[in-house]
Amino acid sequence: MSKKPFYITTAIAYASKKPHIGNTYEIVFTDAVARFKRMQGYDVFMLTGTDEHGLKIEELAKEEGISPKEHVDKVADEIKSICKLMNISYDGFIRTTDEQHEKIVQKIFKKLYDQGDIYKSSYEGLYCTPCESFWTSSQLVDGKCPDCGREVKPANEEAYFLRLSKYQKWLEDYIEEHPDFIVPESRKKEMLNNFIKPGLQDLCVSRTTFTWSIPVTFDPKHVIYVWIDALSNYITAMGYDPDGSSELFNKYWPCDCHVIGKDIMRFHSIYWPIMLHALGLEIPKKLFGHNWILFGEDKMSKSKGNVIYSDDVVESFGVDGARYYLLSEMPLNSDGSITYESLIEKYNSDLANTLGNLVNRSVAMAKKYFGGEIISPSDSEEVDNDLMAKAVEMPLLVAKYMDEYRMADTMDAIMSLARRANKYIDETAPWVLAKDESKKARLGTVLYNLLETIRFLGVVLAPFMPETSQKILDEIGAEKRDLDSLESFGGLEAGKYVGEPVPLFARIDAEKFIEDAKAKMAAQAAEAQKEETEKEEITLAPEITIDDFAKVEIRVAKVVSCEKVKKSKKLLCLQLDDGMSGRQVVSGISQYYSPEDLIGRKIQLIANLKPCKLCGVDSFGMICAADTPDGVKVLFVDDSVPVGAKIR
RNA sequence: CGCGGUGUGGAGCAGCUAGGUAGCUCGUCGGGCUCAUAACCCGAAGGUCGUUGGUUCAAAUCCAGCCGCCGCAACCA
Repeated sequence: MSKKPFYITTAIAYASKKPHIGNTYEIVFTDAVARFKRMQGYDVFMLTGTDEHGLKIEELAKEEGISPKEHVDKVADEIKSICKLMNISYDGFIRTTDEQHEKIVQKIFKKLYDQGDIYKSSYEGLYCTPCESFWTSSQLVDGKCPDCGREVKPANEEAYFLRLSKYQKWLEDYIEEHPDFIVPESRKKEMLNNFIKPGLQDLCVSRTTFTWSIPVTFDPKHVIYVWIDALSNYITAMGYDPDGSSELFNKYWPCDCHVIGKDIMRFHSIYWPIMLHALGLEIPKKLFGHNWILFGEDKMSKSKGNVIYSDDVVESFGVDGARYYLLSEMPLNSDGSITYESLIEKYNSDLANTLGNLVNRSVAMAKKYFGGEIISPSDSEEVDNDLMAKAVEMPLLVAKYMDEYRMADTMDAIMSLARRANKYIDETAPWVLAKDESKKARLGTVLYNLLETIRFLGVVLAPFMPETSQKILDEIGAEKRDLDSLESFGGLEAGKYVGEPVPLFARIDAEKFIEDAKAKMAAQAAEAQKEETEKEEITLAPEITIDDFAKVEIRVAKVVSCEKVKKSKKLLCLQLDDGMSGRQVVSGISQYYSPEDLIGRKIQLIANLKPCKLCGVDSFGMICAADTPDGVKVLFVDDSVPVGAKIR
């Protein structure tokens, strides 16, 4: 009987910068699933890798004075070393610069073009070079790129498009008919309601504005833009070829699960199935969209100084401490949050006190009372039976939760057994039995049950905390380490000897640690800010003449009243006294100002701007405000300046 | 009336699909034990399950409205 294949992937990491602990979560999660499936007897292939093309990388390399290839080699090595650090058991590591990948992507592109799913057209819009993005004028912020705030320039680019519209109905039906395809459910609804049902726009899949990507074979001034290149990794890595795929591919495709961040769900649930469908391939069975790990309430960002890197966590808590935290702390339906406080609490309480101490005290007793020998158990009592039942039940629970990708519940199921075992020690009080020579057999039985329960823990922990699992099993001298050996209680061999009791997890002094961590974070923030200011290059917009400037009419106006625009987070609606008949202006400053802050104050008004509608509200003009690192600051005018005065 | 999620003792969460004594971890307080990593075990305090109404013998659970928070979308003149 051949083993059932199971193919699972992470998203490929963009090879631009060092990943933080949140990025690491995805790969640890995937690794845990992969290891568990292997243990269950599946023939598992786990794929991860790096996404190495694009303008950003081209530019980063330029800054560093190295070639793009040198840059991505460096980052790919870094990511591989993090995988090693986190004990990731991947079977394949794809880089989108792999020759094989590039060749097949070109073939895919050609095939889609030949069958009419990709067509040539042109793209008009405003282009932001650093972001590689086109924007419509309505998307701009203060006339600048909404992502980075830099200048955009009009561009009309010849480009290739993927015909998504053609497959819209098919995709909608497919998603509706496969309720388990997109997980969690809330993401599925998001995709369906926000993107698919309103109508799919054809997707631009080529660029001519940079070169660091895969060239289009039949039109060399174009390179293939991100999605066809990146998404294809899941099939090129396995040996897909339009002209005949490898055995490996045929064995593992369709993929059992793509583990991805919620931010790229859109691409995986829309573009990817359509691409595959157009290629005549099967659709992956599941897309698992995980949430973010926030630092407390905030997103991690370098400038806030709250980035936590995996190597720092590993240094303090060990690989398995880090893995355990990531796996146990992430809720299914909302973002998780990492804080040093909870990290330490979880570590001390679950790993040091409950699990580590359990193993330690049990082994110590076996040592002390029987010279380390594992005694064959005799008659069992009521307490024993309860412990045994809980032990045998635990792997079944774990399997059930893992089927549903309920990782936190899985961890809890394991810890519950450890807690039960600690309780068992109190119930049986081995130190009392030890004082009575006639209870020697009973004492041996109790210790056997305890060590056997620990074997259950050790075996099941293997996919989640591989090092700890091995340490535990070595320490109790367990031979049987497979899941099958947990079908019934009693797999531990009597007559063998346990090892020396060594603490598995050293407790961490919370107060001291947090003090250090805070200092470290402050330093990090300071450094990031310093870098930021150093980097800040002021690039001027193209020169204009005084006549050009004269076209802009800036006048002083007074805010008469002001209220929030309903259903918008960002907009305030201002009624202004402009020295004329008064006017209404809508401004995107709601996050920075409340209406009371503005009423009665004088501001600068761009008075001759073309009117427009924002969120359905008419706006006649714009008020002047400055962009600062702390947000937007309105430029108020001294009260002595009369309303209507012209500014120049 | 854009779409969706969520609101449960001090903190973090489960329970809601298939209504019927409100559960887990951490924290607090009291007790016990001494094999062990100032650990472990037991007990207690603490919740009108966001709010209002409805269905029902019975609602955290089903239905409707409202409020708060979050995500996606829209939006940033």
